Amino acid sequence: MAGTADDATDRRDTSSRDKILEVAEALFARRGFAGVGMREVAEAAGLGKSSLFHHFRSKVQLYLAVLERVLGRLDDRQTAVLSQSLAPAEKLDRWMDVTIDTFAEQPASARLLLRALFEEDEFDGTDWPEGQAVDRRLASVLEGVARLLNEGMKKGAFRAASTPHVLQTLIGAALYHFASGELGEALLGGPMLSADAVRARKAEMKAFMHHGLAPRPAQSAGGDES
Amino acid sequence: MAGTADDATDRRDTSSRDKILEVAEALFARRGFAGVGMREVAEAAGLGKSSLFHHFRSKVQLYLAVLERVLGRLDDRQTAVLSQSLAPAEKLDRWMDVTIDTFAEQPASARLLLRALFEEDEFDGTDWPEGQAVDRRLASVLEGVARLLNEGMKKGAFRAASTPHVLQTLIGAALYHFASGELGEALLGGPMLSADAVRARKAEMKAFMHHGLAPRPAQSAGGDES
DNA sequence: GTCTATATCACGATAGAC
DNA sequence: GTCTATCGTGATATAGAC
Repeated sequence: MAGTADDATDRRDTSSRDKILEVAEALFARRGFAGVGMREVAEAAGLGKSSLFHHFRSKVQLYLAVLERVLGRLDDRQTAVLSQSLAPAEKLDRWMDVTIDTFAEQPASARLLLRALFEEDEFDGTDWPEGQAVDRRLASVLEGVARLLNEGMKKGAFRAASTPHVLQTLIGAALYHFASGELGEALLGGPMLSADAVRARKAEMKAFMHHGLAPRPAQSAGGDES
Repeated sequence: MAGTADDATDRRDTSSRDKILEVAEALFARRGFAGVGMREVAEAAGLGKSSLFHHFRSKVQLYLAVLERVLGRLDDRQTAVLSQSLAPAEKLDRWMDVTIDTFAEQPASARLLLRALFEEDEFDGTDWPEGQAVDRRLASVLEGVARLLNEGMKKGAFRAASTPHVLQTLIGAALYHFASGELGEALLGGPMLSADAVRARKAEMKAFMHHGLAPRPAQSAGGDES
């Protein structure tokens, strides 16, 4: 696996809080905020329901803590790559490497993030104080890669494209793939998290991005039926 | 808007069933299966809760009916395009036109479909008989565009790529964009469903696909940090 | 077909013993 | 920090009058 080593080693003396976050991450990823009950989380973590409420005062607080942990892991690794001094195209490749590795190593994170991005939670705002940490992490992730794209376009390493649209495509291509689970594996005809499958996805996304962002005048597409 | 005219015209003599499906589609899209209550659907449709259960025997049945309607609308329009005799590249452009138009004209459909694809419902199988219609529609959508991609590669119109991976990228780029709602509009800095914004998304996706599928040998990407 | 009532159950959250 | 017991609410779903 990649650089960071603070992961799931020695799980034995893990605190209850970490265990809760671990199982809650998997459950929220699979069935969403409304689809998971605190009783279910408690049982999966090996506790009673009241003990769970001792660690997290409310379901929203637990959900936001899970989200912040997932976003934090991703943000830290991406920020490390983005702070290196590399040519934009090379840096974008590294960004895709580390992003895809994170999704592949933590299978729940892609689904959880995809939900968080399109599900318009009512608690990612100013209402819940814990939501601010989530908002900061999300902004850091998005602004980091947006800055890279803009820099690359200014330097002529990428064609002049719409940064938001490229971002949307990048998010969709990376996040959806690893969130697609069963259906994705049915399409691929095999596992999606094996070393080979992860390598294949990286190659595929890099090929698309290399060609799609190549610094040549974009060919004006055909007609428009609407 | 586009060709089909069976849309929301003369809503006055719409039956209760259609009204229910309409409001349920919007609600399920926004908050998912578990996040929506039958009482809420009934009230939004202007009925009592029991009247709703008269039209749909269970919540699962209602959800599957909504899904089938959304998938059916998409499948019908895509199939019409795919059955035309056009060159693969041109046909893929038309496929993207009609797909994006459908998502843009029915704003709930993208979110609903995205959920259906990655949420691994337990009722999309053999358990519920209504789920088979949903499965058929989904298979038709996926197989249709997969056939087009394979045909294009065989004819040399597209580079030899992994059809499943291209499919995943295509789904992610089209579906996520129109499902991204608030966040997407925040990134774009404006509305995402306006005629201009829809045109811009079509152009962006076509540019990426034209370049990403261009029939030249794919350049072998750089290193791999994992 | 639509309604009022009701049955049954699980939910989030709290109280308080240990 | 974990437990049992409980509160109040809202969930899906049904019964039966009109």
